This record gives sequence, C-alpha cells and structure tokens, in this order.
Amino acid sequence: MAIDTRKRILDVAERLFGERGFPATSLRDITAAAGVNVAAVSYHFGSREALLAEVLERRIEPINARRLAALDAVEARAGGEPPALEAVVRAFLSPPFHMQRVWGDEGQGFLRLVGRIHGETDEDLRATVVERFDEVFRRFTAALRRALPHLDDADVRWRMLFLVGSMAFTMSWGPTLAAREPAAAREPEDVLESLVLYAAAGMAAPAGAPAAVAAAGRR
Amino acid sequence: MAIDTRKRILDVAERLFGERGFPATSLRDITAAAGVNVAAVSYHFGSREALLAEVLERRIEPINARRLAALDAVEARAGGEPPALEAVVRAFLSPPFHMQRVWGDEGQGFLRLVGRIHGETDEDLRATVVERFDEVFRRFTAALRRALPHLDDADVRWRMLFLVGSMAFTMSWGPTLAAREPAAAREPEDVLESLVLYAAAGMAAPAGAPAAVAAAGRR
DNA sequence: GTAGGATTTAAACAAGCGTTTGAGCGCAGG
DNA sequence: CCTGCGCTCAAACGCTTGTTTAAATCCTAC
Repeated sequence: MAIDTRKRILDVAERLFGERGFPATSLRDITAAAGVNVAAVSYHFGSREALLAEVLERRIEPINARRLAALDAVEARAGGEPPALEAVVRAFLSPPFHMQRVWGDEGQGFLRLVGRIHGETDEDLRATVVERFDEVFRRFTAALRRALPHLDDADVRWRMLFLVGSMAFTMSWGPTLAAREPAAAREPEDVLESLVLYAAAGMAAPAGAPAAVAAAGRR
Repeated sequence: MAIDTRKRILDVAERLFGERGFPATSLRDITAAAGVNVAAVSYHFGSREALLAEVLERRIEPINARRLAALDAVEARAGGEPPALEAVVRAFLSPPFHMQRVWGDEGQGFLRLVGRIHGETDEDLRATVVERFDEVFRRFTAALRRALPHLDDADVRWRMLFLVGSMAFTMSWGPTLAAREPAAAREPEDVLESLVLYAAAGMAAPAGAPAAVAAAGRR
C-alpha cells in the first residue's frame, strides 16, 4: 500500500524475530504489524525462511565485512609480528555495536536479533548461520593463535566459543537485564568496553593443565 | 504402556527440547518418540508449558542447590575474608558439568537443553527462567563483588552476564563445534577447566575507563 | 471375582500455520 | 483509450498445532 512494502516487511520482521524469536513469530504476526497482505511475503521473498535469510543478510553482511576490514588493519599495523590481542578482540566485537549506532532507530533491536540467532535452536538454521560466519571465524581464529602462542588450536577454538557466547548472550539478554535493574543500565559503548576487557583477559588466561581424561593426545 | 509413562515423556521431552528447542518441538513429536498417546501429556502434566516447566525443574533444581552449597563451602573456607575468585567461578560453573556425569546416559543432552533455555526467546518463558535463577544470581553476584573490590556493582552484573553467556553458549554449541571439528573435541571436564580459567581471568580484568557517554553517574 | 478408580486410547475439536490462487487494482508506455 | 505489467487483495488450500472427549482397558483392593 503505502511506500515500500518490501522494506516494511523486512523492518517489522527484524523487530519481531528479535523480540519473539524466529520459530515463535508467524507470517501473520508480521504482515498484520506491517499492515500488508499475507501473500506479500510469498510474493516478495518466496517463503518465510527466505525472509529470515534476507533479514539476516542485511545486517550480518556489513558487520562481518567490517570485522574483516578491522582485522586487516590490525594485522597490517602489526607488520609481520603477532597482532595485539586486545586489538583483535576489539576488531571482532566492535562492529555490531558500531553498526547499531550507524543504523540508529532503524536498526534498533537488531542486536537482539543477532544475539538470538546465535542461540537459535533448529539445526538446519544453525548450519546456514555457521556458513555465513565461516570466513570470519577462520580468520579470527588464526589471528588469535598468533597473538596467543601459549595456546594450542583446540584451546583457541574453545575460547573463541566462550567469547562469541558472551557477546551473543549480552546482546540477547542485555535489554532484559537493563529493564530489571535500571541501576545497571549502560550505553552500548560502555557495554562494548566492558566486554572487550573481559574477553581479552579471558583469552590471555594461562593454558591450564589438561584434566585427567583426554590428556594423551595433547603433547 | 510399558513402564512409567510419565518418566518416558519427561525423558523424551528433555532430549527433543534440547535437540530442537522448545518452540520447534511439538507434543506429537514427543509422544510419538515416546510411544505414548498424545493425550497422556495433558493427563499427566496439564499442558505443554507445564511439561517444559517440569523438565526444567528436574535438572535445574539440583544444579542450583549444588551451586549454593559449593558457594557456602567457599565462603566458609574464606572465613570473613573475601573468597577466592576462581573458587567462586568454579562453584558456579562446575555443578552442571558434574551433574551431567552423575546422570550419565539419562542426562545426556540435558546440558544442551540448559544451554538452549538460556537462549530462549519468548519473554514469558524468560521470566520464569529468571525467577528460577534469582537466588543463585544474587548470591553469586554478592560473592563476586567481595572477591573483586575494584569493580562496582554494575560491572559485576555485566560480567556475570558475560560469564553465563559463555557457559550457556558452550553448552548449546559445544556439540555442534565438536561435530564439525573432531580435532577440537574435548571431554566435558576439560571444557569446564578451560571455561573456569577463561572466566576467572575475564572477571579479574581491570575496571577500564568508562566510555564517553554515561560517565557522569559513576563517580 | 468383581467393583471402581487410574490410565490409555482413537477420534474429534477449533484455531493457527505457510503457501497458493485468481481476480482486481493502479499506472506506466504506446 | 487501451493494453500489459507490477503489485495487492480476500479467500481458500491442506496441514499441523495443543487440548478435550468419551469409551475402552488396566490393575488394585475388597
């Protein structure tokens, strides 16, 4: 009806997927809130899954591009030397927070969606998300390995998981926490700073003696 | 039919909720896999939501009880002094991994469920989860404040969020990671050790200068 | 052995789902 | 003016959802 039906659907879908999660948000919820016909989704996107894919694409692609560019810059600055740990961590964590500011009202709540997507349940959906993050994940893992010579490959991968978990959980639950404890509410920039400090310190933690069981294979 | 219908439903529901997530798992999925009639759920539990509540209760209650007991022990050992940071972190993180071993095959995959639940989307469901963790959250926040005198209250709360995020994400994605990268697969005890080291180091990170914006209210 | 409450069953319920249909709309180019 | 294309619309499709029904069955206790 009004302006761009396509964009209206995308915006509302992003908001509702972020608020309620993908499986709990029906096409009729979205189209009703957007004031468009149900069939418009099939017409413009093909299917509900394809709509989700496009919602994700629109936000994740710029974020990941920024991440890779930031990592390039960090590595260039380091010359041939191992890059600085905190700089690598920041290159990974900063883009989503930054893009939130750039997108302003339009992107409001998309952090929540990104956080939720990381926690999404369906294994197929998980596979497509993993695919979309594959390059970023590989590049940062490699950079972290160089910045953390005291860790082996498995260590770095697991700590990478810890880091992503902190980030995703914070994005997803941050608003809930802030709503429950107004005294603890913070600007996104401050949250980012806290998170960078926390994650960099965690990454730099000593390797730790392997526990009893699978100690054999690890030198 | 066979043995205890109630228990069969609980076990299967736990597994399927863990594998696919709550919203994506239908009662018919569960009852079919359990080999019981659909109506059995209404009869024994009242509703699908009530079934989920009971599934959660069965696993979370012992875990949280263990967490509180471990924290009691840590605080008793410290006398009046601030408790040791790593001990507090371990008291929080260890119980779910420990209970996984205790429950053995029966509890297989429940870590995944616990992880998923933390990432669950529905805001009502979220409220009930928060309620169930309230005491644990408060007690550990207080203990961490004493162990980390250089942080203010808001800092501790946010880092607590980071910690829970790492834990939940690891529980939820750990199996996916291990399946994709067999070389990085680890015993749960080793994952716990890594996580404790990482989280303790992150918690101990310096407070960091507050970023530009909301610096006013924070001394 | 039989009465009676607990449990299981197949069937049906209304409601909601994602998607498809085909008619109708507005508006450009000829 | 009229054709044709992009788009919207109400309606219907077949299917699945959580829950309820009422009859059938099981099992215990007398």
